[in-house]
Amino acid sequence: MKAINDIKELTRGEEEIMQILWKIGEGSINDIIAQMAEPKPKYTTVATFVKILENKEFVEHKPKGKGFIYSPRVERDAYARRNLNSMLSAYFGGSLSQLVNFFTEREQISASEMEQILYIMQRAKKK
Amino acid sequence: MKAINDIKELTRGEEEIMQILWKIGEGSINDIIAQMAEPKPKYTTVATFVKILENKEFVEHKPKGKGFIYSPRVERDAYARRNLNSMLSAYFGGSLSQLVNFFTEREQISASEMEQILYIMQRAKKK
DNA sequence: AAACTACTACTAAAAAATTAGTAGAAAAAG
DNA sequence: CTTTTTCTACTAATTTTTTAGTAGTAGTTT
Repeated sequence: MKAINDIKELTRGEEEIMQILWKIGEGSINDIIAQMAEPKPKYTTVATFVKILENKEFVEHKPKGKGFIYSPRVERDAYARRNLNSMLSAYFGGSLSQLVNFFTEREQISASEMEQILYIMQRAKKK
Repeated sequence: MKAINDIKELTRGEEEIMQILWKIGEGSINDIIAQMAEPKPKYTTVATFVKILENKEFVEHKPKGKGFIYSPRVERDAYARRNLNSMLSAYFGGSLSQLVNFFTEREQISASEMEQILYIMQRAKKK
């Protein structure tokens, strides 16, 4: 198993591919391209990114028909946590309450969203 | 005033400089270098980044003694919000409660932090 | 004031990230 | 069974990002 600190950083282009794989679960190069906005990149461009992601151990492949089918090896959550933790420390001194405060002060939060969060917090508190 | 959507993206190197300026408020090129870890980059390297940041309208300068003193033109919060919003939509379908849930499930949250968040939420709810 | 130092502007080189071409193999079509 | 299409591996070109050199200027030191 991969420790969270072993998870490498991704460039913007690499991350775009990963987001698609996380979304669709698995797919061929063409499946990935199908998810991308116009103007679509060339097949080989996407294939190169996928190869890089395999080297970084974010993606693996298995044979399917003539070619391969690719899938994530790193969970989206693990990568999200890595990024959130670095944002949390860069912008909020590592404090989740400051982050929440930031949102409640600056963004509109719906009443139901608010209830949700309160519910989650209360449930977590009981543990 | 700068609309939030006008805020450009920063590269990793540019952001490193901005984080320092946000931290120290304002400073000379040497003040910035003083904040950086070993191995320190060359003076001209940092000066180049600051120049790029001025072009991107993230930084401004005023004369001070022989040279200049640089300071942020974009608030850290504005940039943080921009990034958080994109993470929120990429990883949590835009839902703050899902983000909070993510943290309460996966990370250790201290009791006092928890109280803090509850307090913030309750206060926000009253509005 | 001549030599030295500290700073910025401009330029350029190096490295990293992105995009894509070509060759070859294997499957599909005719 | 030849032609066409589809796919991957390998290579290469382009663009962006990062790093830094050089020249010029203005202050500092002796």
